This record gives sequence, C-alpha cells and structure tokens, in this order.
Amino acid sequence: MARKKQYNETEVIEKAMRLFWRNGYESTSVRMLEKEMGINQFSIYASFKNKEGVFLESIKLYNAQIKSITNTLEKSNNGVQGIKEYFLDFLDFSREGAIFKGCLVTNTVNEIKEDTNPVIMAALKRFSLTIRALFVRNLKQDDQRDVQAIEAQADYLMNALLGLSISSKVFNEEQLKAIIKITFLHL
Amino acid sequence: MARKKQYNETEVIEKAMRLFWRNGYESTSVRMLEKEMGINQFSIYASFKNKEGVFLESIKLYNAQIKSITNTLEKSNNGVQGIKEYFLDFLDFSREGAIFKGCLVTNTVNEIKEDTNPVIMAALKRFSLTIRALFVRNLKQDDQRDVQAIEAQADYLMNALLGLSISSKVFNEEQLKAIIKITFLHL
DNA sequence: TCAATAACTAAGCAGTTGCTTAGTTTTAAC
DNA sequence: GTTAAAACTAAGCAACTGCTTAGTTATTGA
Repeated sequence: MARKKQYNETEVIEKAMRLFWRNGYESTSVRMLEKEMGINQFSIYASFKNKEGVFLESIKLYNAQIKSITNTLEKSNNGVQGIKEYFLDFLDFSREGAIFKGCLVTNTVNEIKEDTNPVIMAALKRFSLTIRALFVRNLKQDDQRDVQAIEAQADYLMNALLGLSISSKVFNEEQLKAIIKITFLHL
Repeated sequence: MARKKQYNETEVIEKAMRLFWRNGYESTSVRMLEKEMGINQFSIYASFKNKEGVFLESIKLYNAQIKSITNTLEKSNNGVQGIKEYFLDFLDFSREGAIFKGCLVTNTVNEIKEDTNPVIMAALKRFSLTIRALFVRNLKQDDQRDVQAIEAQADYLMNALLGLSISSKVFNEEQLKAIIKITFLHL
C-alpha cells in the first residue's frame, strides 16, 4: 500500500561510482551526486543513508565489475604471466576512451584520511589485500621458494600496480605498457 | 615609516608546507593554515595572495629541502646505484617519526584536478620531470644503449617511486625496503 | 611630536558542504 | 472511494569554504 521507487538502486549507484572514479570522494558533493544519479537528495539518503553509504555501495559495484579481471587471475595457472595479464587487463579496465582514470580504490586511498574516514579506509584496505593475496597465490605456482621471498615479490608487484594508478595520469599508453614490460622482465 | 612584520615568511611557509604534506591541498582550509602558521588570514593573503600562493611557496620550499637528496643524485657517478640510494634517501626524507607521509608532490598530483587547478598541476608536473631527467642522466652513466631503452627504464623507476608514495601508507618499513631491493635487482 | 604607512584584528561576505524536515503526490489494500 | 504508507519535492539548517573589508595598533622618518 505504498508508492513504488521511480529509480533502480543499482543503476543510480553505477552512475555514482563513475562520478567518484573520475572525481574522488571528497570533491564529489551530494549536489553533484544528485544530478549525476538523477534523483533527489532525499532519495539518496533514504536509499543509502549518507554520502559514505553511497561510496561504500560504489566500492561494492567496482569490486563486482573488476571481478571479471580478478576471476581470470584467480583461475590462471600461468603464475607470473597471469599477473602480468592482470596488469594489462587493469589498464584497459581503468580507461575511459583515451584517458586513464586509475583505480577507484587507489585514488581514494591517497585522498582519504584514515582518522576522518575509518570505515571507507578499512574497505579500501580490504580490497587491496584481496589483490595481494591473488598475487601470492599465482607466484606460488612458479616455484616453491620460501613464503617470505614470495610475499616480498607480491609487495613489489603491488607497488608497481599502485604506481600505475598515478602513472596512468602522467604517462601515455605506450609508456605504461613499457613500464609493465620492465616490471615483469626478471620475474 | 611603517610597522614591521611580526612573523618570518619562510618560517610560516615551513609550517604550511608540513600541514599540506600531512593533509593534502583541498582538505587543508585557510582556517587550518591560520592556526598552523600562527598568523591571521589577512597576513596570509597579504604575504601570499591566496591559498594557491601559499601552496606554490610550499612546493618551492619542499623542492629546496629535497634538494639535499637530489643534489646527491645529481653529483652521483654510480649510475643505477645512485638512483637506488635516492630511493632510500627519499624514504627517510618522507618519514616523520614512525609514519610515512609520502611525497608532497605525488600526494597532490593524485588529489588535484587539472582543469580546476591548472597552475598547481603545472608546478607538480615540472617537479616530476626534473626527477625523471636525473634518472635518465644517471642511467646513461652505466651503458650506452639507445635513448629509448633508457627512457623506458626511467619511466619504470618513476612508476616505482610514485608507487612508494602510496605504498608507504600501507606497507611497513621492512616491506618498503624489500620493494626497493627487488625494483633494482636486475638493473 | 606627529603624521604617514604598513601590519595587525576580527567581523562578515557570498557560496558551498552534508544532511533534514515539512509538505505533497503516488500507490495499493481495504 | 477512503486511507495509510511510502516516495517524492523543495526549502532550509548550521557549519564550513576562500576571501575581503572596516577599524585599530605599531613603527617610522621628518
């Protein structure tokens, strides 16, 4: 006995996520979200509680969308080669036409302060750890060295991946691919 | 025939810079600058024109302070080894006690939007290119390969350095040093 | 001593932030 | 057709943003 929602929550989050991705968390205002999502502020707060809620849902969607890439990595038996393909896939994923938007998570990690946004920061760290774990898994396929050496290598790769998120805003595609090539040259 | 300034401009910029470094550009308000610099808003605007002016002066000071490190790199004849030392020096430079603050420039590159802050963005890019040029110079010392291969290697190192700026907020010191070690393993 | 000048204080500007609330419209079971 | 519940609109909240301005205080050369 009540009115129906005139919008689809998944659809509007998709739009919110793309705005956050382009714009960052702090510098995306609720007014901008209102316009981009095409719904009133009241509806935003009714559906997602607050701005943080909208962002957390955006992260979930981002996670779901990048799943197609991480799935490939998860099922890969190619060891390091599988990770390299993940890097290239990620570059493609993070591109919108000619411009690279970086990784939504990395972009936000760099922007957010842990003490003012602990909930968001926790969600972001959780995301990064998932990727790192996949790197470790794949690295173990290649040889049976001690865990310590493998984890150091995973950190090295995470560092390169995090770097790409910034580099992609400075370097061109050719340079980025060359960077990836060198990153994996001696693994 | 007029009153004297009750503050030293270099001293207050030092304080402003440290605040920007910890906090980022956008999320550092003029009120915060007021408190940290210990002077009134009027004085800030009188001395530095506007918030952007305070930041540009902060970048200059940052540049001057990091000069001790880049000088070492500039005078180094050790090729790649010299760059590696720069990485380790930078890590030390970016630390305040136990926590790593990353690089002021990199932090801001990730935060700033080119179209809303073109002046700042230009200053940041200028800074990065200086470092990259030093990398190229040092890499040329080791061998006489074609410029293209050397520049690709410089990009690879820039990517790792940019990565460290984010990594240092996630990984611990031991991990960071291991990352640097692997980064230079086969150069 | 005194007038000119710059440095200071503090209040206030318009615009924006995240969020709320009062009031209206739509829906649907009875 | 009535009524209750949810979805909507739009105005408005206090707190904050970068920046300015009116008024006061200190310093100086004449």
